[in-house]
Amino acid sequence: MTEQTQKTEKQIFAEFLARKNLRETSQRDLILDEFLRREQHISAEELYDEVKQRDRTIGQATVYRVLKLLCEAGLAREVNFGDGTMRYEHEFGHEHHDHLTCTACGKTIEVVDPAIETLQKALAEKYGFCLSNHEMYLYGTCAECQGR
Amino acid sequence: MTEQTQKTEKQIFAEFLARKNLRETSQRDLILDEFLRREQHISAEELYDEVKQRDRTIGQATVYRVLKLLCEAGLAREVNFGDGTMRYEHEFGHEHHDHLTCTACGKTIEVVDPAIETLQKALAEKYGFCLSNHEMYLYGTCAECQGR
DNA sequence: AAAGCAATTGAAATTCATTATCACTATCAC
DNA sequence: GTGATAGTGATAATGAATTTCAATTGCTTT
Repeated sequence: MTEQTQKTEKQIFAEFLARKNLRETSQRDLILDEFLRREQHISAEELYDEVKQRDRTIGQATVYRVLKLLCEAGLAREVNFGDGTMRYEHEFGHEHHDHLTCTACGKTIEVVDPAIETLQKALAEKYGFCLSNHEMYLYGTCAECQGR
Repeated sequence: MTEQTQKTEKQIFAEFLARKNLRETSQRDLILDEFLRREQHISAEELYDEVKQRDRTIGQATVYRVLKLLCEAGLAREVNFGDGTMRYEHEFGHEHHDHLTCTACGKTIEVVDPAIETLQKALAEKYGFCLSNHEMYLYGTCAECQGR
């Protein structure tokens, strides 16, 4: 199943590159592959460290460049937790979701509430806006950390 | 009324400084005063430019420092629109609110929906979290920009 | 008033994430 | 092959924010 998903994501990337008249290079393949292995939100720097272990010669500028391509291709999504570092998560095969973060331990879980989504759209329309997307970050204390 | 509000905010700041054994300086007063004049979200850099017109000798580090103090004092709030620059808005006398931004013209309006707030709290509790705060950014196209 | 002392400041240096530059290399169409 | 073009890594550059530090300011105690 993971194999299947990866294959599909790689196909999407290949098609994206072809459509844009860009080339499929070993670096791009490697970075995508490593990105797909991580299920967590990852920063460009962290991904660079991982990728470097497989190819010592890769440059971090390339990692930044490929992450931008992955976002364009609809495979990655930027997530901003406000700590000054942009993080990236899988977009393909993942429903839209928001984030619930524990301010004590840093644990983050993905959440969705269709009712909230509906209300957001209605709220925007109330002001004449046509809502295209949104970000919602919930911060609190998780069950474990409340115990302490 | 503005006078009244300003006086109160200045009092709050003075009390905050006293409580922390910090000093009320001309620079701090000036920066707070200039911050209060702006009703819009403002970046440290923009505020620095404004303040500089009234006191050429002020340093930008001081502006950053005072903005941080204002946040601690509950007078300012950080807002992150994800463009790499932190902005600040008035906190005191302003209800909690979220932001609805037009991606075409950049216009931002403040919105609140009590129903959404309630659902957010319920959503967090569903996962065992005790919600302390949240950020919600809605992006879309405003009425005027839809016309074009 | 003088002295002591901690808080404050501005300028400059520094950090950190990200982007741009540039010389060189790899790849594609012909 | 031969050019044109895309891609690369190293490095420099950027921009926001923070830290450093010597000098100054403002209180407190004499």
